[in-house]
Amino acid sequence: MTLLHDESLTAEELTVWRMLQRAQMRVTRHLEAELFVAHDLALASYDVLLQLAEAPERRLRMNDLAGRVLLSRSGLTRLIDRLQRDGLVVREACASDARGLYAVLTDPGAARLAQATPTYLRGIRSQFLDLLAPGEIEQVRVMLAKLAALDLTDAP
Amino acid sequence: MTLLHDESLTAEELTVWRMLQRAQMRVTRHLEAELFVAHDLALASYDVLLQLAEAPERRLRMNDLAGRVLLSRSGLTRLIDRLQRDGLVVREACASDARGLYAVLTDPGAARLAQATPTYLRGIRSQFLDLLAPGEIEQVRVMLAKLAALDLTDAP
DNA sequence: GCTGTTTAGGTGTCCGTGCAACGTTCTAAG
DNA sequence: CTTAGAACGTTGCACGGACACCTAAACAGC
Repeated sequence: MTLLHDESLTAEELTVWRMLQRAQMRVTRHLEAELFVAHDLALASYDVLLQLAEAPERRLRMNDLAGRVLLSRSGLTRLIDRLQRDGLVVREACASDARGLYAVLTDPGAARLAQATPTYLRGIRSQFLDLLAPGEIEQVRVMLAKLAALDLTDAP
Repeated sequence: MTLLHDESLTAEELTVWRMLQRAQMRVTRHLEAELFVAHDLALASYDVLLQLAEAPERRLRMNDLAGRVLLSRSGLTRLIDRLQRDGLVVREACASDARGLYAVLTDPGAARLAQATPTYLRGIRSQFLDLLAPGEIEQVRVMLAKLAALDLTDAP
C-alpha cells in the first residue's frame, strides 16, 4: 500500500473499484458462457438482437446501433455480418439517406432472441440481482444514473 | 421474486444491469486510453504490475497471478512475454517446484508502475469515485462484497 | 522402483475487436 | 454548379485473448 498515497485514494476506494471490475467480469463471463452453450449466442450478439427488438420497426441505423451496444462501428459491421449470415438480421438500405443502412431484426432473429431471453434474465438474476436486497438495487440505480450522466459530456 | 417467471424482470432491474455494463465499460475504456497514451501501458499490464508490487518479494506464481488479474493462463503467458521483453518483469524458476515459475517485478517495472499510478488513480477518481457521495461508495462496497462472495462457490 | 493421474506452464490456432484508411454520399459555402 | 468538408459504413491490418493440446514435473498407489 506504500504505492498508493492516502491523499490520492484510500485503500477502501481502490478496493471498491477492483471489486467492481471483478464482479462485472464474473457476471459477464457467466452470462456469456450460458448464452453460448444454450443458444450459441455471444453476449454482444444478444445485445444487438435485443436493441433491435426494442427499436421501432425492429430496425436501427448501424451507427446508432454501434453506440448502443458499446461497439466500434467496424466491430459492429463484422458482428452484423455474422448475424446476417445466420439469418437473424438483415441489412436494408435507408430511403432518406443513401449512405445509411438499417440493421433489421428478422423473424428468426426475434425467435432466437425469445429463446435466449430466459437464459439471459435467469443469469442476471442469479449472478446479480438475487444477491442484492431490493433497496440495494434501487441504490445502485441511483448511483449508476450519476455515472451515466457523464456519458453525454464525455462523448460529443 | 421467485414467484415471478424468469422472463419477468422489472424494467428497472434490467435497466440497472445495462447501466452497470455501460458504466463499467466507459470507465474501463477511459482508464485504458489514458494509461496507454501517457505511459504506453495496457490496463491488463498495469494490473499485473500492481499485483506483483503488492505481493511479497514482488513475485507471484504464474497460475496465481492469472487468477488475480482475471486472465486465462495462456493469456497471462503472452502478457508476461511482452512485459519481460520490455524489461518490466522477469521470470524466475521456483526452487521448491521445478514446474513453477515466478513472475518478478523488476526495478524498471516498479518505476513504470509508479509513474503510471497517478494517472490510474486520477482516472478512477474522475470517472467513478468523484461522482458518488462517500456514503455511496461504502454502499457499493457492501454490495460488491456480496457479489464477490459467490466467487468462491463459483470457481473452486 | 514403476505407472497412471494431476498440476504448472507454454504453444498453435482461431476469433473478435479497435484503429486507420478508403469510397461513397450528403451538406454547406462560394 | 462547384467544391470542400463532414458523415456513414466497410475493409486491411495487427493485436490481445481464449480454447485445446502439449511437455515436464510432482504426486498417488501399488
